[in-house]
Amino acid sequence: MHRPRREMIAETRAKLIAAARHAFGTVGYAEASMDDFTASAGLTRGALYHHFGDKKGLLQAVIREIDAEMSARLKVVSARADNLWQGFVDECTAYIEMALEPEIQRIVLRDGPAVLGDPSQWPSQNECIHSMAESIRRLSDEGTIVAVDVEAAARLISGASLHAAQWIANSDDPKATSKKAVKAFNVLLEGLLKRPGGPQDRMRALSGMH
Amino acid sequence: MHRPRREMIAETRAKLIAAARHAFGTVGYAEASMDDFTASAGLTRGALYHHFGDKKGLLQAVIREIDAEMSARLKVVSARADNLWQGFVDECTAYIEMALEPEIQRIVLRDGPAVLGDPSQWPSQNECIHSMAESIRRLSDEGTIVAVDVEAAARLISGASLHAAQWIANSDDPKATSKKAVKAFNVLLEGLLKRPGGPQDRMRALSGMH
DNA sequence: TCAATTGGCATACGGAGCGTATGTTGATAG
DNA sequence: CTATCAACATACGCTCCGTATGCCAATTGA
Repeated sequence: MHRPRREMIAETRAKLIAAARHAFGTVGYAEASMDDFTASAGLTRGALYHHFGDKKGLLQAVIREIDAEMSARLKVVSARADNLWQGFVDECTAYIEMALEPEIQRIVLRDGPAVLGDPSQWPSQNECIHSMAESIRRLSDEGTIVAVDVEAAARLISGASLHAAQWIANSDDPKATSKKAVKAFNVLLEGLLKRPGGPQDRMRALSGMH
Repeated sequence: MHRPRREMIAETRAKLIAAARHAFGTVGYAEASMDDFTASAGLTRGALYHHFGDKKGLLQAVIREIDAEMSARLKVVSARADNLWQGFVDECTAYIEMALEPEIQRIVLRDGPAVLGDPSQWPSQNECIHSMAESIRRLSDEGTIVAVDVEAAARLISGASLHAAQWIANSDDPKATSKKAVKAFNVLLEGLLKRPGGPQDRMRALSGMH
């Protein structure tokens, strides 16, 4: 026994993050008692404050971990597709499906923003957005889609995806709701595709917005 | 003096809602002390518990009030446009602009979902969505846009709008960010418009999503 | 090898906030 | 006119959080 010090410390941090992640994901951030979930990890609040400063710091660490997993999953999905557009579509699909998971929905999509502020300011969340933005950039370079600010497009699409996912997850008939959402999402995404017949100098949809 | 009883009661409720709305909108729900903001209204927590049950109940009432205002504003905006499409565009614009207001952003978009759960389940929020869905339905009847589930489209668009608004509000250069967001939003909305040349039997964007 | 020191974590204490139980007052009904 | 009940205020106990303090083990330097 008597493993190296560094390992014990890392294990303590990992246990705290795991316990907090479980508590936050089930009962929610506000209802999660620090005394309770530190005890469930065989520790006390002393360890928590030492490593993470406070409850919000621990939430940050939890979200960082989840977001890293999400980002990795997105990268895998988009990389294994045959072509860029299909990879992008798969990425969107994966994004929606991840947002359906209760743990992600509660911690990242609901409690996170309330406690840590707007997600667009998180370094972690930006990683996910960046992954989608990169896909869009490649599509743009390839000439498949129209010229558009990649970050803006990525944020709009992720916003639509996340709301769609929450709607689906909480609907009475998730299966049917999913079908409707995907179909409508489909229609919107078509706006990105270049028109086959020529330049799109048609009526600009939101020309009225200053 | 000695105004009717009902009026006094209604005034008490209104004062509590107003005080809570201010507190929630500035320091946030979690940091708002019930003792503090009830006192600022010249009352105590006794009145709060009597009228609203608990802190969450009061938040519900606050959100209901804000949402009613939002819904009314949307109705006005869409009604005064020359045509349906322009009215819809104006409605989207108004939606984004409302989401830029700090009070709405904090109470309705961040704290609300964390405390009360997914907004798609709120009777109030559904009012706003319903307003947008109604506009889309009329556009669909009119033949301006493609056939699409109106609620799904409304939710996707509102999701994109809200995220865009949060991104804009928290960006370093809101003016520039707004331009980029609106332009991308524009592109996506074009997916809704019927193609002038014929039926849209082209590649379906998300055919890969089950 | 043996202090000395430092970091990792637990314990103890004080304060704040929330929910409930109870009290008080004033208006309305009969 | 009185009895009742609604509309609030007060009081109490509990839980939870943050900080200050204490202890122990592991590392460091000679």
